[in-house]
Amino acid sequence: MSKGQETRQRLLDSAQQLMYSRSYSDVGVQEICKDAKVQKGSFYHFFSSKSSLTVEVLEQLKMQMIKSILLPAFAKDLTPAKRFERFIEYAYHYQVQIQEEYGYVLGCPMGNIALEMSTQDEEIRKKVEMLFESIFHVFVDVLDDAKAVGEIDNNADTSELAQVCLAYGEGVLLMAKTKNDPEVVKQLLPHVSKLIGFKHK
Amino acid sequence: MSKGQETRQRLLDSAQQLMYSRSYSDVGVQEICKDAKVQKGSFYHFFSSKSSLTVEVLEQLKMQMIKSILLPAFAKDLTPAKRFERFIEYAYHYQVQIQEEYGYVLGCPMGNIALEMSTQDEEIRKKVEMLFESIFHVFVDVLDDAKAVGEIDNNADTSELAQVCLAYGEGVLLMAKTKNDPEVVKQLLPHVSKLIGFKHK
DNA sequence: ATTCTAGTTGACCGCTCGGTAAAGTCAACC
DNA sequence: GGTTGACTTTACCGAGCGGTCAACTAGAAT
Repeated sequence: MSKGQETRQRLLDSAQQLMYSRSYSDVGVQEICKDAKVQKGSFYHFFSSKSSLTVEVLEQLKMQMIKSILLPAFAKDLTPAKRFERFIEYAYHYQVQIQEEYGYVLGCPMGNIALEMSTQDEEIRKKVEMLFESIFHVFVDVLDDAKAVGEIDNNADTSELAQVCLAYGEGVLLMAKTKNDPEVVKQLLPHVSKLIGFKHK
Repeated sequence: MSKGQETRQRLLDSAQQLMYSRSYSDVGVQEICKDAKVQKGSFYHFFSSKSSLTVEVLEQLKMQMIKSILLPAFAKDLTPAKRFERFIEYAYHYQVQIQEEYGYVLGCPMGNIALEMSTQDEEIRKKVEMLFESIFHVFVDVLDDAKAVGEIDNNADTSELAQVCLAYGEGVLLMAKTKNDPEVVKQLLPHVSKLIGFKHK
């Protein structure tokens, strides 16, 4: 990676970390630059605005999330139902680890930005909508698998169920953040199986 | 209401409306004052800080929400299951009306502030947690009714189910706001009956 | 009539915000 | 060895931030 690309990456990483642990508005360009050890002028050499930096942060966030949680959790070495159980464990442990590191449960980095910025920055809203779309597809895949092996009703609308799962997951993370308690994830997320309608044998 | 209390109320109303339609950080004390036609000095005569004003806004929000949506929707003139259906309709129409008025689906005013402020202002986080607690009790009541009339399993943990309902509702509103589409509410919220486990006769 | 006080006014504080501009540095390529 | 262009540095902009302050007004209580 060239020197410029390294600088750029440091800005993305600092922004991601700071915005996740606080909020978009509470973190300024100045602070991002200080954290990344980059001068403000350089910031605007790489990014046209705070908003466009954020769009790239969101893209990076999605890739990390898919690579480090979604794909491992939903790997096809287990039955779909078991994959969901694994996903719940991953989500729980991630929030536990975050709380240990920051002192706060931080919830979903995409959901956080979505609620804060959807009405204020159309580009950011669109981007988050697309991220959810990507995650949605991952869910559809597993649910289609579940249908194929007969774990769920053959007439189930997997596309709608995927949306339902996503919404429920976001809701649980919102509650966990509000209560600052990762146990909420462990306690509530398993109810997702009722939404999906797994046939318990 | 005395003159002072009227001024105070105007500040609360302006703050509530502006913060709901944008965000906590994006709305300044100055703008709230301008909207309420109050000088800044008066603001700090009534409220010790922007943060404490917000705590009072949240309290007001809770009362309005309970009085204008929760109590009417869950009134005991219908069976618990039907009450939930009515609640879904109310939630949907509220978001439709908001979108017509502001051009954006704004989601849940409490959830919005929860995600933005939970890690930044402990008093606000605590307050939101208490608001959710109040709403939680409303849900527990209906669910207990449902249990009493045999609409749900007699061994159901109504306390846990209430939390689940709340989380799901918040999640659905988050998705609706992100997609800026109130139809999300109409489409996804009915799935809550699967979480509750209504016995369809 | 005077005192008290709740409420109002508007100027002011230090600070940070997102963003700009211009000069300077350095390595690669001709 | 000179030129180019990517990258960096630093000073700067107007505006707005949350919050303070002292002077003022008006109405009620004494």
